[in-house]
Amino acid sequence: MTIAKQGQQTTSGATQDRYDPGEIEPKWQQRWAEAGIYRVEDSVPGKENWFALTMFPYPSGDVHIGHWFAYAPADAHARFKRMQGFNVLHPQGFDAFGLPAENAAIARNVDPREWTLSNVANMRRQFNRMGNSYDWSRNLVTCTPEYYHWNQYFFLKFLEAGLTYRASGTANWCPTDQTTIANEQVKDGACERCGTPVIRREMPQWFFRITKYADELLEMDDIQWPEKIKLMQRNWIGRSTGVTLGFDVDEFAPGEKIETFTTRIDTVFGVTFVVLAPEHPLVEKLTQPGQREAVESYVNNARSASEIERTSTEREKTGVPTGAYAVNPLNSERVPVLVGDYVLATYGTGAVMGVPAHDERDFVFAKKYGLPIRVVVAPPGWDGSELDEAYIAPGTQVNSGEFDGLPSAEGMEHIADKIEANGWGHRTVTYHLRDWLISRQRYWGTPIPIIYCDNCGTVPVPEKDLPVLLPDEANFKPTGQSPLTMDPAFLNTTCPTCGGDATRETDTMDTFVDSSWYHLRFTSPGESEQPFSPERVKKWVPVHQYMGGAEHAVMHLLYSRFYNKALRDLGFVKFDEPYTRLFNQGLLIKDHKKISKRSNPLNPEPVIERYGADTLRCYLMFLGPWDQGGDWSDSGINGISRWLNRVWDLSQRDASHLSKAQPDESAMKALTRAAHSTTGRVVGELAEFKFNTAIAALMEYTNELNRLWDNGGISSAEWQDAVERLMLLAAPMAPHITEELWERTGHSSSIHLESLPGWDDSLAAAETLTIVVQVNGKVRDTLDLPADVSEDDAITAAMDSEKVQRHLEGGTLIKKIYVPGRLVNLVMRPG
RNA sequence: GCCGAAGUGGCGGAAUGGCAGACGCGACGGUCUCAAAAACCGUUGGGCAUUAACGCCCGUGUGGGUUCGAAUCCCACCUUCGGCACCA
Repeated sequence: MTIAKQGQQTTSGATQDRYDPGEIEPKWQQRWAEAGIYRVEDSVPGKENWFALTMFPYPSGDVHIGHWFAYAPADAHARFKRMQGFNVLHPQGFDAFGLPAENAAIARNVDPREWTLSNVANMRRQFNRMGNSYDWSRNLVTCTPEYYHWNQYFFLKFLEAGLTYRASGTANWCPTDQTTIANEQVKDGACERCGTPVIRREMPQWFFRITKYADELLEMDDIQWPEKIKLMQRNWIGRSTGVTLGFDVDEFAPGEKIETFTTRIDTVFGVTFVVLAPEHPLVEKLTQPGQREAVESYVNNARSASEIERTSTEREKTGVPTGAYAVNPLNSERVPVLVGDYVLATYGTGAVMGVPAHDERDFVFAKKYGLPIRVVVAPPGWDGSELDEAYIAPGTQVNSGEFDGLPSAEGMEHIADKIEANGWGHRTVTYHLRDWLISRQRYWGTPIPIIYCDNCGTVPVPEKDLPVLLPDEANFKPTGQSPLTMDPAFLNTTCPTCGGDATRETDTMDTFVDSSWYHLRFTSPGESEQPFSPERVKKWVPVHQYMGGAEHAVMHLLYSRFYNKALRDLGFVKFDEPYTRLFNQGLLIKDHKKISKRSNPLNPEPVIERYGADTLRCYLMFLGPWDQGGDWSDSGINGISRWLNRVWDLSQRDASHLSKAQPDESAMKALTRAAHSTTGRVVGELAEFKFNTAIAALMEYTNELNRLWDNGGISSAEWQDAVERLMLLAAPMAPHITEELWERTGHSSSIHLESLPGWDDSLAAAETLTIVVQVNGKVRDTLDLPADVSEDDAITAAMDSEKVQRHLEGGTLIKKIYVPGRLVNLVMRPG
């Protein structure tokens, strides 16, 4: 359906052309682009800078409704800040490296670069159709050498500083994507991208030493982020304090110790066994000849199990004895050493002291293998009987030698002191966070700038040779090896140190490397001698307002904070955090269900076709609070469409006759009140991202203006002011229609370069207040009283009310409560 | 299992200690029309009661509590969603 083009009768009797977004929206998009009204200077006298950043998209092909939901409200907020008088930088770019391009290349035999760049061009067009106020002159696309050059540069700077390193170990391998992935990219034991269960694989990989900043990353007092995200990051970093304690195994492996980590050193006298992770380096040495076969088969089994199986809490706790024994230094007891796959090689020391009485897992394990269970922290009122389950809570030390009788919290400290005094171990802090694995065995990413030489070893590519270009052509059929290995022209090179034959590193970088610093690049587009200009960065960063989804809580948002701290320590930036404020929008659904191309589609194209971009923008903002997501219904959008049509009609009425009529004082006051109170409400709500209630306030205002027009008695000047406010306040949400109306009502410059109207609270205040009168908390009457009514007068008026008196009969009045401007509550005792 | 958020009309939601349901959708009735759509006007939480009017009772997941007064604060539980999860 197209919108009718015929003239429309308005209540004022004037005929005007109909609101036709299909005509005005492309017109203004073009005019804005030509005039460059959103191009931003680094500084404008008298204006404060405001960096409004949205998480940049992956160029997947088309701008879908999820993009609209993320970017249109973000743009409205940026526009709001601009109209508040800030010099606003609102850029957009493309996170253009990554697997989909490569997979499309494999599936459809297209070039990943062409595929990506054509998607970029297409999405840029579609973003313009949204009417966003992007400064495209600062656009960046991460798959270009101008950008990834600096990924390589930072990689080398980090390497010099010891923040980049290569290590061999068990990595998470996604069998579908044919690459290793970082811990943060494993969700429920499966690849975050494709959902395939990950397996473990031993291979040398490059890491960024994010764990160096674990403690600093826990400090988040100075950033205004949702508590939820801070909590997720805290949990992910997972700091826990405890004690590393060595168990002597001299008898079986001379000179070796089993280092165990525990947060419950108060239970150390209850150790009845020690368990090693299957991957633990001492397993081989400690395994006794009679046990060799059983242990080897157990370890091989554990290795081949998937990460999901390995880490399932449902999994039965199994283990095999190594035949060796370890000595607990606290009581010199000899306890068996077992291998069990419920112990993770990657956490703590990869070995645990088994205290079945006070750890659920150890308890189950001990029961299964008939190992002794000794209570050393007595539950309150414990009678010495056997436990039915592990006792985890604090208690009193028993069977703990000199520590008997102490509360376990104290025991913990005293035992730790003794261990440290005797050199048996030391207090330790461990983290769940592990270093960021950045190597990817894929083609479409930033080449890692490293050369391997038989003579000189691992040699960084000299800075002057950067960027190491990603070759145009590659055979990227996934083979489990990096595609670049198949490209001899890329692979074979000469050593920059000795000039001899050498080969290049063929892995590429995780794409989260690209997004860790892109906000800095937006300040310095086109910079070719350095990644960004420190002077320009200083003007814009830390980002004032970052907006995006919560799914990046422990990926991008954590990596980016790490990058900032690393860059600060290398002298590139002066601040501690990249993003001062963060707002997370929720998830858009439709008819209570997840939107899905197949089963529950919601394509923006027909919606724009039928209603226009402004209506779509406003509807998405009207659905509900942005941070709680929204539930789309096809019929609901009609309400917004009707409202914008009313705004269209209202704003263009010929008000010239108004001045001829006799103005009515109360009508004029009502008009002023509506104008000023709406301005205050809308400005307050937009500041807090409450677009839904801001639009509701504007709808109420529109309805009120219609009533006041019909009732008459208002002056032409007052009306013009009231209508101008409507246009200005709606402009951030509905940029096209307001721009068109602004021009039609005689303005020659863009509404988007105007300031928001001011307001006066005293003009916004009502002259009379509606006071609720309650008897025993139940509403019995409402009274219209002067705004400055005294407490005594309000109570007297309340008591005089006939409706109230009816409820006062037959009881004793014991209390009178007055809440100024709100209510009177008369408290009665019956009888 | 642990941590977090949320439960309000037929629907999206508003109200964060003071008139529950703003604003909008939908529905119903009306105006206009040959008719329909659009547009506009009116009604719309449930129940009781009435010719009509004045009214009354119930109601924000469940149960308790604090308070003159609770959707809002506290305790317990239920449900849904999100995150983490053999973390020693």
